[in-house]
Amino acid sequence: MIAAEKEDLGLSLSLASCSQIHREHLSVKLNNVYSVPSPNNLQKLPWMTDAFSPFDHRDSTSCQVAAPFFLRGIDVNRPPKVAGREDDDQEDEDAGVCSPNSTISSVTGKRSSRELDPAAAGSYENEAERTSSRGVSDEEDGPENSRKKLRLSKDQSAVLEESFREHHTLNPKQKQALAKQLGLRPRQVEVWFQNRRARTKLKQTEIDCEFLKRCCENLTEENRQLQKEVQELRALKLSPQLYMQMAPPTTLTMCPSCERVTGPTSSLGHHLPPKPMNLWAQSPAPVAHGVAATFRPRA
DNA sequence: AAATTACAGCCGGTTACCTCA
DNA sequence: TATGAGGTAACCGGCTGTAAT
Repeated sequence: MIAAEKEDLGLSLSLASCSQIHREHLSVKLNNVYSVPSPNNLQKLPWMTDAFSPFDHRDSTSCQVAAPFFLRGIDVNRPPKVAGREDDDQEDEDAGVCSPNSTISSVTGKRSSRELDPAAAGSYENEAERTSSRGVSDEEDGPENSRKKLRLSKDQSAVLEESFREHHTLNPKQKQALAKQLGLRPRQVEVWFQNRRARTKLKQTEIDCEFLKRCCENLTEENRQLQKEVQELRALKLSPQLYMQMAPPTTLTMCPSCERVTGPTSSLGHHLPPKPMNLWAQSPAPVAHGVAATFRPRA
């Protein structure tokens, strides 16, 4: 789905001026292989257990996947019982072991208008769920109907996480099946997936920021080195004797990653400009697919 | 074929509740 | 015990894609 693709791309910017190493990182990332430059310093949150794999988007879009283990015994292709809605409602209520909440959809707003249409939503939601604590006074509502916070059980979270690993989005049938299995309302499953995607994206943003920060630091260091080289070259130019003793013009190569005319490779993974003293003594590095440039000092 | 409308799903931002140090 | 911070379920409004008209 488009959303998932957007998420994949995220902040994976095209760092044209970055070194080859950086590009490889980005390339790896874009291939959805989770190879984070430095995730170690990132806080590990509960939901990040083993299930956290931001790049592990195994077809979050198609939903045409085999039913995962947790859906075994549940035919996700079977349409939900509509005739037995009342029963299902009761069933859901009863099954909601850790759902004392009966948190309810809002009466107002688009969401509610959607869910009020059982045909459209194919929803199990019962009448109580259509009553919102929002916009309803406490007098007529009572404190027990205020927005209660459901805490999902470990098992429920585990199943949801497993499902999320399989696909980051659910089709309606999968949502229904999962909800029924967990004793939750489809809306709750939907909300959980939305929040889960948001958390994943947030975490990915943090990782990307960290990566870009390091990239920036590397570039700063490289820039510093280059400035130093420029100064050295300028100083050399000011001493004519040394300048005239230099070897004849040679061919320099273009660094394929930074697209600069360069000499030997630096420790940073880049090609540093050749040292002044051996500028013409070194034979040029073979040109792979870069652009060769002839550099002839002015007399 | 193009424009309009309704609907469903998702996202970003926010709120409200819960847990824990 | 009180409290503040962090985590997260739930909500809202907006946007987008799709199907029907």
